Amino acid sequence: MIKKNNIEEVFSKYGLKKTTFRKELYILFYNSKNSLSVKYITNEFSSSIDKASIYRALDSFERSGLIYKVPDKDNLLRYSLCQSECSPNAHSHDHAHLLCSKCNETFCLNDFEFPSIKKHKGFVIDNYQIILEGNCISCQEK
Amino acid sequence: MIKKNNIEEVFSKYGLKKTTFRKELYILFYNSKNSLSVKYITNEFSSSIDKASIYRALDSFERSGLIYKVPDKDNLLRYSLCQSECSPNAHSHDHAHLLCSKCNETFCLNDFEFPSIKKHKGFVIDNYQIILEGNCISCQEK
DNA sequence: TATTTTAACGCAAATGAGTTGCGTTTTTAT
DNA sequence: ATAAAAACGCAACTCATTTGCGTTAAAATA
Repeated sequence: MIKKNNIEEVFSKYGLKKTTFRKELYILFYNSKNSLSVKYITNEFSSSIDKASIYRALDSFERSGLIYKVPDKDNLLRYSLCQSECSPNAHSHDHAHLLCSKCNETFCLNDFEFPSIKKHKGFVIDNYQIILEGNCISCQEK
Repeated sequence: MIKKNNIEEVFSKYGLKKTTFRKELYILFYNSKNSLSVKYITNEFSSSIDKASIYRALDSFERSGLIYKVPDKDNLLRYSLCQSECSPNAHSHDHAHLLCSKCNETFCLNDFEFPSIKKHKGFVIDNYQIILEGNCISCQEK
């Protein structure tokens, strides 16, 4: 579990305002191995927080470089905590996401190895997101 | 350019109804190297086709295994033509997409090589979608 | 070929995620 | 302690996508 002074440190580093809700939101990301959808976040705060505040906090986290958008196929906003090396304009995430086609959950695969390519046929590549579609462990059992 | 009898053949194979509009929609996918957003498709048919029909056709193409959803970050529906080896429940797409962060366009990189892994830490992987974020050739010039 | 069945189409209305405006409250700067 | 700046809650709004339904076109059957 992350310590309170660590959160304050992170927020200072990223220039974020230290409100009760935003610190709790950060902890939610910190403690989660997966990417979080807005629906999940809303449930966690069980309507004690207005959705506008959630969207605004996520937007602010993203703009500061603390979290990043994860592409998905059900057209819903979904974010993951950035690695420590990320800055607002330069993200480097060398992990893949597994998208389970049964439960629609996303899982971070931090140890998934992938060749690091920065150029391809004239394209300049800043970072990549690898989405593995398949089935997670618990959905295989069904 | 695809021949008319080829389209009919494809539609028969996938069990699709051969309406004028749906055949034209297929040609649009066939002639495009990139994935297509609903906005692009709507523009191509310049309001001669109702949006409900476009959404329903795309849904039907997808369910039949003719096209597949491309994950994106702006939460808009986007599809690509499947390769011939795909079936409704088993997609195999060995190419990556480049998502240009300036123009938001998606490009298929058919010749992008990457390791083919079918299992990872208990996850069963059906297919990959690799999204390379960066800048396309024309946006680099700006 | 004519007729029946089935699914696509067009239109309008509904849904729902995400956004915005604004007055109030909390945090940060002075 | 006070002023300035930003977050919050609420309600209203936007806009992509979906749905209901009567009409039309395609496929199946006689």
